[in-house]
Order: sequence, then C-alpha cells, then structure tokens
Amino acid sequence: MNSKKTTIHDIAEKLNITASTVSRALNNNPRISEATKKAVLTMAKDLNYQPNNLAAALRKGKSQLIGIIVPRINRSFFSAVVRGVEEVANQLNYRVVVSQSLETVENEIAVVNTLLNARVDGIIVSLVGEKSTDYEHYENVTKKGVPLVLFDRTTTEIGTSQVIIDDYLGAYMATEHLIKQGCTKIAHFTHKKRFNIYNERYRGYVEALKNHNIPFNESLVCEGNMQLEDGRNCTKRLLDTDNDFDAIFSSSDYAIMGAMQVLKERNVKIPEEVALVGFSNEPFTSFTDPPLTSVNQFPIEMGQAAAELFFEMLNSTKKKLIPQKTVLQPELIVRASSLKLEH
Amino acid sequence: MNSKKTTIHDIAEKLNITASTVSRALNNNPRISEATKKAVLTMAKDLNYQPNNLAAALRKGKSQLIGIIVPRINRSFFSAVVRGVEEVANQLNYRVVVSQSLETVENEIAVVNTLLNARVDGIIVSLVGEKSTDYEHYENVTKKGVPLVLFDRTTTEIGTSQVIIDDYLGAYMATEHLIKQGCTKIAHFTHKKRFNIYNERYRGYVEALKNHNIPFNESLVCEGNMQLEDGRNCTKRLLDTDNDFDAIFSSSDYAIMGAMQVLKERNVKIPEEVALVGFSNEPFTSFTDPPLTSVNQFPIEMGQAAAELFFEMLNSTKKKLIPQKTVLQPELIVRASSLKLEH
DNA sequence: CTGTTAGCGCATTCAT
DNA sequence: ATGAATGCGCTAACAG
Repeated sequence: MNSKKTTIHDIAEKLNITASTVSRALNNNPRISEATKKAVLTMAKDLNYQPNNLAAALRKGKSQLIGIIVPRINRSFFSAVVRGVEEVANQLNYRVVVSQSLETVENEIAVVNTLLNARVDGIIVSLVGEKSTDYEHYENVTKKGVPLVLFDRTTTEIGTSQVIIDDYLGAYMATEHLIKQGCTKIAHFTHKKRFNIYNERYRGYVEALKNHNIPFNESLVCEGNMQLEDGRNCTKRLLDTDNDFDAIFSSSDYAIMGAMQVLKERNVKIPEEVALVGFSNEPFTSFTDPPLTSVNQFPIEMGQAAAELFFEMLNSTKKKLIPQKTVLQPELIVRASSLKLEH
Repeated sequence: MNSKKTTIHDIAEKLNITASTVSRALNNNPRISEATKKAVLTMAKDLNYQPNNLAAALRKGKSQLIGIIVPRINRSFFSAVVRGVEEVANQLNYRVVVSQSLETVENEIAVVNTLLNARVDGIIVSLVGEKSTDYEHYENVTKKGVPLVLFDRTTTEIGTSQVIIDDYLGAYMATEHLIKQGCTKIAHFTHKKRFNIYNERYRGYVEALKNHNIPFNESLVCEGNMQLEDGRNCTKRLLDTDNDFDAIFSSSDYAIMGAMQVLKERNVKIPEEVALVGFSNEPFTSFTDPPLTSVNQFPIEMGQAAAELFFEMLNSTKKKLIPQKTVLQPELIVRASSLKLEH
C-alpha cells in the first residue's frame, strides 16, 4: 500500500516532534524521555519504518561494515573464518560482507576498490599474491586509515596486524608424527608460489627431519598449486621416477587427496606402504578411506582473532598503531591414513 | 599524508569547473567533452579520489547491491550458486553481498532486515523455513517493491519468481538407475521438514518405484535433518530392524555419506549388497571409496538464472510482474557406489 | 557542453 | 528534554 518510504520525518510529523528527537529516540539516546522513546518506537512500527543505513553511514562517515576477502568461499577453512569474524562483529553490531578474490590479484584489486567505495570500516583479508607488487593496492587502504587485518596468507611487507597459526609447528608435528610411525623417506608437497605459510610448513618439515637425523632428500619435494590434480601429478612423478618413499606430508588436503587416489589406482597400501598427512582438516578428510590425518588450523578462532585485531585498530586513537600478530597453535588430527602402529 | 578524503568538489575546484561536471565526467556522461573527461580522470587519480558509493546510493535511491541469503555458505552447492549470481551481477556492474541464515528463521529475519537497511536493490534467497509463518518477513520485502527471487528451497506461498531444478525428475532418475542396476528394495532418506524440494524428491522416488512395479515399503523411508549423523542413524535403524534393503537413495549427500560409514563399519559391501545414491553432487562425493553416485543440481547455472530473474523484475515497469519460474534439468552422475553391473 | 539548485535520510552541534 | 540548522557526497532536474 504505502509504497512511499517512511523516514524519521514522517514519524516526527505524526508525533508533533522533530526529526532530531526521533533520531535520538531510535538511537536510544539517554537524553530522551522514556515516554517519547516509546511513542517513537510504536509509531515507527506502525508506519513500517525501515532505517536507512546508507544515510546514517554517509552522515557518520562509518558504515558498521567489515569487508572480508578470501581466495574462495567454498573452501571450508575460509567459510569457517568468516563465521568466526561474524560472531565477534555481530556482537558489536557490525555486519560482514564477504568477497572472493578467486585467486587472482586483479580480482583482489577490484574487490578492495569495491569495498573502499562501499566505505567499509575495515578489511580483513587472506592474500592472494605473494610478490611485493601484489600488495600495492593495500597501501591505499592503510594510507586512508582503513584498518586492515591479514590472516592465514599474510605478509610482513604490509605493515599491519595479522593472525596466523604456527604453520611451522603444524608441519613439524605432522612430520614428526610420520617419523614416529616409522617413516624415514617422507615426501613433501608444497606450493610453487612462495606464500609465507607454505615456506613455514616447508621449514617445519625440514627441521623435523633434521632433528630426527633423517637425511633431507630434495627429490622428494614436489611443488604445485596445491590442488587435487597437483597432488596426483606429484604422486605419479614420485612413483614413476622410482623414488623410494614411505610417506607424504602435503601442505594441502586437496593435494593429499590426489595422492590417495593415485596410490589406490596403483594398489599401493595406505598407510602400510605409504602414510599420508594433509593440512587444513577440510571436512572431506574424514570421509575418505582411509580417513586422512590433517592439521587443524582452528579457522573459527582465527576469524575471531582477526575481528578482535580489527576492533583494536578501530578503537585505537593513535594513527599509527604498532602492528599486532596473533599466532594460534595448530593441532594434529590423527586418522587412519598415517597410523601404521597401533597404540 | 592527505588524510582528508577528496570529493568531487575538490576535483572541481582544482579544475575550475563545477561538481556536477565532475560527476558527469566520472559517470562517462556523453554530454561531457572528451577533454574535460580526461582532465577530470587525471585529476581524480592525482588526488587519489575514491568515489563514495554510499552518497551515490543515497542520492539515487539504489545501491547496486544484491543481497543473497543462503542457509550456510560452506555448502559447496550454495557457494557455487553465489558464484553464478556474481557472474551475471558483476557483468551489469552490480555487487553481491552474501549472508547466512544458519538454518534458523530468526537469523533469516535479522539478515533480511540488515539487507533492507543496507538498501540492497534486491534479495535472492534459499529459504530456511517450511511453514507459512516462516515467510512473513518476506511480505515486508515484496511490499516495499524490493525484487525477491527464491532458489532451491522455495515456496509458492510468497508470490515471487523462483528457480529450481526438477527435483522430481532428479529423484526419479536416481531411483530408476538403482532399479536398472537390479535393486528392488530401495530405501529413501528424506528431510523431516517438508521443504518442497524434499517432497518432490520423495515423489520422484515413489513414482519410479510404481512405474517399475516395485512395491512401495513405508518402513524403508527414513526422515531426519539430512546431516551425516542422520544418515548414520537411519542406516543403523534399517540394519537393526532387519529390514531387507539393497539400495539407498538419499536426498542429501551428507546423509548418504553417513550411510556409507555405517555400512562399512558393518562390513556391508557397496554396491554389491547395498547400492548408494545421494543428491547435490557435493565435491566430496568423488573422494569417497567407492565414489558416490549423486544428482548434479547445476548450482552455477541456478545462480545465473536467479540473477536473470532478478534483473527482469528490476527492469520491469509494472509494479506487479507475474512471478516467473525457471526449472533446470538435473543430471545423474553415476559413480561406483551404485554400479552393480558393468556396462 | 556546462552551471545552478536542490535534496536523498540521517546525526549532530548549538541552542533553549 | 527537545528544536533548529547544517551538511555528509553525490546526482539530477532545469537552465542556458
């Protein structure tokens, strides 16, 4: 019926008060009498009043919106991080808008711009690029004083707060676990792009070997894009070049899934002949046969931590806050794919 | 440095023209000379101008934003639909904001309100409730003239456009496939909430049995929430009540995954003793052992179709457009979990 | 092709 | 405890 949008002025008119009073009442300003507050609220409901956040945001210069950018939202890890951010944000009456960079820097640049145009109050992002030149658009963000928080795929080249898990430790635990299962020829799948997280996992792998006096064999390391197909290719290469190996620690669950497929196709027994460990604890890892051992990155907690860092930055008075770094502890989830010994 | 935000007025001042001209130039208005356009563009870049969409949206009364609401974003099906919507929307210079209802009507109501407050130009949603009273908040949406499009979990109780796959057909194909594999005692897992899609799948299952002269056995139908655990419980019940069954068609991939787990635990051979078919073609279905047969719902196409319906509504002059309905054809993806016969 | 004017809906300073 | 006045940044009549 009343298709005309009702504004605070309409409410004011009906009540013979001014729009300012209505505005204050709706915002629960303590200087407004309970009586008028109640009157305003009922009238607002009667007129089917819908607040216009755009107007408020324009006026206040803040939108109560946090933009979050992830490579892709259909990764369980990333959608769980989003949930973590939302939990904290919603509590504080902030909303979250999610964007995908779809693994390209170009998309990321476009998305950052969209968020900036939308006047989000801050941006939380897992980076898509690994080179210095891939970060230039974030200078624009920090320069504008928009709080920026990085998570998971981070860099120190942007001087801002970040939250990560201890990837080194996760990889170390994973590798050590394989060693304790009796594996001595452990292959490693890593990303060909040198993201910090993959470097750290690589480092953890190498260190664990070293600390257990197991020789590092470069030909057992395979680089790829960490997709299923990369895992397949790496595994085939290992098998076809008759490199001797009795385990694979992959920095990605998808790649280790590819390994499992190829090993099964070639009738290699898992874990007896080759034990497998992945990284991220994607839900499907518990659906495979045998179920896959993996490293839990605590994505919800990571999202919460990122949100908390964001609000710290937001509420900090000083322009230049010292960048904080939250480091979460990973957890090795042991499943049958790596269990050669019964306990 | 120049922390002060630059506006079109700043650009205008520097160039000794007016803000309107700048606005027109930035919007590529044909009535502006190429010379001034170029001048404005360079000056904008020089001053690091960032357009304020909030202001434009407030002024124009439209935000170039589409809100999409899904039960949960970490379902591959839903995130793929989002991608489909984005593809069409971005083409037309619209952005998409994603919200999760997390399976509760209360959340959905809150989220709808948030989107309305944010003045999205339309809402695309997969419903979370199945009762009439669960839809009341959408009257608010349609009444305000905000285009609304439903997908997947839809209802005819809200008079608006929708896009679905032919769930009846998908279920029919799945069931018929099992019959052709020689199965005659086919169990069915369905949702205890009577969403239209589950009703249709149930109908397809029953019709396929009937058309092949296979008696319908009510005790082989099990209701639940369509999660993994529900599939486990249903399967245990079937086994423990020694109902004779040689196949399960589940309206959910997660539930059929639960079935697979229990059957394996009890050493029931898949597909020889019990053949399995799921619904949705979630990526993990190809990771299981044996891989799961499932029904492809073409989520990207569904998202695209939903976006197209939205833009039709948006561009329609008449207030009351006749609700459209797009029905996509499903596809049965046959994998080893249901293949008793070699071809 | 460009300028003038006005206002989208709201929050806020300064009054009273 | 409330009102009056102003402007956030932008676009869109209307005018010329």
